[in-house]
Amino acid sequence: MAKLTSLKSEKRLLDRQAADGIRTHILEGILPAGGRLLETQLSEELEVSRGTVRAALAQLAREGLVQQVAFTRWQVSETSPRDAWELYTLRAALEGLAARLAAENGVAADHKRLKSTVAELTRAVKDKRFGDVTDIDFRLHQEIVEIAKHRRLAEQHGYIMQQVRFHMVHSGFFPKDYAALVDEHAALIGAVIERQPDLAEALAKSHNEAEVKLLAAHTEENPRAETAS
Amino acid sequence: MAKLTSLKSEKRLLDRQAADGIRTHILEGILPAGGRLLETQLSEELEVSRGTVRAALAQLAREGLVQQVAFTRWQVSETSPRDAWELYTLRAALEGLAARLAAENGVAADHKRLKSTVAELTRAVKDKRFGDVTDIDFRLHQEIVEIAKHRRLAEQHGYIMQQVRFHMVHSGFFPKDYAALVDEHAALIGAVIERQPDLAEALAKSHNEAEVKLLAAHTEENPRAETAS
DNA sequence: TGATGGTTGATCGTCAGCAATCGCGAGGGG
DNA sequence: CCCCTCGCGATTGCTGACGATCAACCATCA
Repeated sequence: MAKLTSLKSEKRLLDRQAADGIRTHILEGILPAGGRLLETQLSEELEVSRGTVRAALAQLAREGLVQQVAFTRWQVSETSPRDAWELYTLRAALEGLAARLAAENGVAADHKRLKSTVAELTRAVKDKRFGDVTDIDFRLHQEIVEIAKHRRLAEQHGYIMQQVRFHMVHSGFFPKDYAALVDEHAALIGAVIERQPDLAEALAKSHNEAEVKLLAAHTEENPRAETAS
Repeated sequence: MAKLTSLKSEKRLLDRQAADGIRTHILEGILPAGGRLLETQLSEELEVSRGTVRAALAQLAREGLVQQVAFTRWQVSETSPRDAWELYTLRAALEGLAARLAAENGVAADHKRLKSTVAELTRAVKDKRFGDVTDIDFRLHQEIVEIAKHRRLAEQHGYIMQQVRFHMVHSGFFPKDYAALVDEHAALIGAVIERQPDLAEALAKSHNEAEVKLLAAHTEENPRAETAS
C-alpha cells in the first residue's frame, strides 16, 4: 500500500476556518482599520452560525487584529505609532532569543535552509522584485524561530509578525534601504550558522532597532490623526 | 448628595467570569494536571450555559492552562520539564525588555513603589513567611512590567507568569535560596532606579537563568513520568 | 438649546436539539 | 491468547431561534 497522507490531518474546526477567512480579509487590507464587523453579516457571508463567528472573532481579538467593544461592536484594530513601537520592541526581544537558540541548536540541514532563503532574498532584491522581498524577509525570520524549537516563542512570534504585517499594510510603511536589509540578514544568518549565540542575539536586536528608527522617521513624515492610547 | 461609584466598573462579560472561576480552580491545584473538564458539568456548577463555558475554555486554552482535544475532551494542561524551560527562557526575554524600559522610563513614584515592595519582600524572607514571599516576588516583577508601559508586553508577561505559577503548583518547585533571591531582586531594582538599562536587562536575564538552573536540578532529583513533547 | 423618552439595531447569553466524532468494550476470527 | 472490527454510549461541534441588555440615534417638548 502506498503511503497516504491523512485526509483529516488538515480538517479543521469550523471556527478556525472562519477565523482564517476573516484574518485573510483583514491582512489583505480589504477591511479598513477601525472598520466595523457585524456578527450577522459575517455569519451570512461565511455561511456559519453567529456562535461560530463569535468564537472566530474572539480568537482574532486574542491575536490583536480585532477589538471587542463590550455589548456594542467588533472592529478591526487601529494602527498607531505607539503600536508600531510596541511591536518592534517586542519583536526584537523575541527574535533575540530565537537567534540565540538557533545559533546554539541549529544543525546542518537548518543551516542549508537558511542559506538558501538568504540567497532567495538577495536575488529578489537584485531583481527589484520588492513585493517578494517582504515575503521572503518574513519567511527568513520564521525559519530562525522554527530552528529555535520553542513552541511558545513560535506562537507569540507568529502573532507579533501578523500584527507587523497588518501594520505595514495599513500604515504604508515598507523598508527602503534594501542593500542594508540584505547585509543585516546575511550577518545575522552568518552568526547563527557559525554558532555565535551572543552575536546572533545582538544582530537580531539591532536589526529590529534599525527598523523601529526607520518607522519613527516615517511616522514623522506622514503624521496621521490617530488617537493616543 | 454623596458621590457615587460607577456600577459597571466591575461588570464583566459572563464568559470572562466563568473563565476566572475555572482559572482559579486550576491555579490553586484543585483540578489535577491532565484532569478532564466536562462542558456539561462545568455549566451546571457555574450555572451558565454550555456556550458560555465553551467560550471560557477557549480563552483558557489561549492562555495555556487548558488544552482542547478536538471532538474528544478538554483537559488541564500537563507540566513537563520542556514547558518549564520554555517558560523561563521566554520570561527572561520579556523581563529583560521590561527591566530595560523601566530603567529608561521610571519616575520617582515608580521608584518609591519598587523600593516599598522590595522592603516587603525582605521582611517576608526575614520572618520566614515563605508563602507570602512567592506572591510578593510575582508582584515585584509585575510592577516592573507596568512601569515599562508596554501593553503587549504586559499581556504576554501576564500569561507567562500565570503558567509559571501553574507549573510551580503542579511540579512542587519553589525557590530555596531565599537570601540569594533577595539579593538578586535588590540588585535588579537598584539598576532600574539608577536608570541603568543595560545593567537592568542583564540582571533580569541572569535572575531567570539562575531559576532555570535550579529547576533543572529539581527535575533531575524528582524525575516524573512525563511525556516528552 | 437641551434634557427626556422612545425606537432601532446590535451584541450577549440561553436553550433545545441534531450531527460529528471518539473511546471503549463486546464479539468474532485466527 | 491475541488482534481486529463493529457498534454503542458519551461528549463535543454547530445551529437557529429567542429574550435580555446595551448603545446610538431621533423626535418631542419645555
